[in-house]
Amino acid sequence: MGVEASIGRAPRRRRNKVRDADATRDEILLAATEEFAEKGLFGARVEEIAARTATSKHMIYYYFGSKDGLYSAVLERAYEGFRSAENAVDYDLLEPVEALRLLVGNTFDVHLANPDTIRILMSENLDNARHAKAMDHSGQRHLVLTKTKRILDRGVAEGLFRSDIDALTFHLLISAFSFFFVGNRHTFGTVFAIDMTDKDFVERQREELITTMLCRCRA
Amino acid sequence: MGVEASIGRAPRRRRNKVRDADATRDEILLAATEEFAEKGLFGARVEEIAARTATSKHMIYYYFGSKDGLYSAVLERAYEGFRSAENAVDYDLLEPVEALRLLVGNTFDVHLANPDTIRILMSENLDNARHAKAMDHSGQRHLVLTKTKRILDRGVAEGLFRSDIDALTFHLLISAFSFFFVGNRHTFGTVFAIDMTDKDFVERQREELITTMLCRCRA
DNA sequence: CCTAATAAACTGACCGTTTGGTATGTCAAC
DNA sequence: GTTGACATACCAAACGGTCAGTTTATTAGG
Repeated sequence: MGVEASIGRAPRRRRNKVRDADATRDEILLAATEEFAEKGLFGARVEEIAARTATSKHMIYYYFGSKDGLYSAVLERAYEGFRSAENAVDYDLLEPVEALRLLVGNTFDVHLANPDTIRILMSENLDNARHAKAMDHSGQRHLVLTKTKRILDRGVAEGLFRSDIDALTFHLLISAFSFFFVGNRHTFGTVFAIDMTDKDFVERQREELITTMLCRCRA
Repeated sequence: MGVEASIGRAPRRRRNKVRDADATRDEILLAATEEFAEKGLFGARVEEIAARTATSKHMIYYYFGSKDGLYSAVLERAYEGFRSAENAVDYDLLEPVEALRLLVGNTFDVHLANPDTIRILMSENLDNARHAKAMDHSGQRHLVLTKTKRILDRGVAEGLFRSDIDALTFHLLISAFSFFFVGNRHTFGTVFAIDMTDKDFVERQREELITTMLCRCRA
């Protein structure tokens, strides 16, 4: 029992070891993320999720109501993590070409670093984005497009970029490549007999994406 | 019972209405393709597949042994259809730039026209390409890369293209975009509040992909 | 400071249904 | 009459979900 007597309301972040609702919730959410990422919504078993935790299956229903409820929570968290990673960088201080390089590279890196999220999004697409449709995406939508647009606009203003590509199209292109590179590594790697996780190969394709997007944007 | 007495072995394509093994197999395969495309390997129910046919669940096990066996057959057929559609065009008679345009556009079109195959491949990736790994892809691998390489080489020889992009990289870029455009239409469309199936939008993005790849390749 | 009441956190056994898969037997074609 | 094509009825296991009850933390009253 350490020093934890905080004055006022909401004594957040108690760490009582046992009977810690937040910790239990988090533990379930983490285990569920792994399981859903591995097997998708339909392949995942709530019994297996429970087995990955120190608690029991009943706690899942206690906190999340249903398998779908748990999945929604996992999906929301996955989106959130992706969001913040994508938006963590500030490009305003860089010259347009450098900013573009960084934007593309960072987008690729975030995808590469979050294969679990990619797999959950694949599962979500197989399910026609049933859960994602119930979420609010207006914040993310606005932020990433604004950041992209600002770079493109600055490039155009300085006579460095062509003006015939908009932020959404740009974002679609780099997201598509990055997503596919991680999400389809197994089938693509199998068909073309290559190791899509090979460090050198990844680095080359990362550079390739940057090169391609620069070619596309440059005046 | 029409004229069907063929001489020699393999009297292919008999249409006996009842007790037609080939027709039953095909019917099951078709129903299974739909079901697997809709719900993925894990979401699909063999009972539901049987219900989509005029025959019974038992016939699935009679012909395909197991759910996995059926899925493998569906996957193989999906790959085959994709393959032949991708390789149907002959680019040798066109000038390099036109050939490239057609190659990219055709790749995009084939993806757009086969959302079922895309979804099955997504499911297959979620399952780490477990079934695809057991198949032989050497034919497809060689053909598509050869076709691409021939166009690129001709462009370089004529001084139209840069020489710093290889066929695999090129193929990866256009496959990624095309695949993502169809496979992730639900989540991407939801997040950015757009209809990814809108005819005009599709056409614009198709053109964009062609433009981008031309920018990348042009000298 | 102690105690009893209350609410929240938690447990493990249990339930009805669904699911992939099978056993048994019939029927048509050669 | 043998063989391949096909039905029907069925099963054991797995599955999402629930029930009835226990333990712990918090707090109000003494």
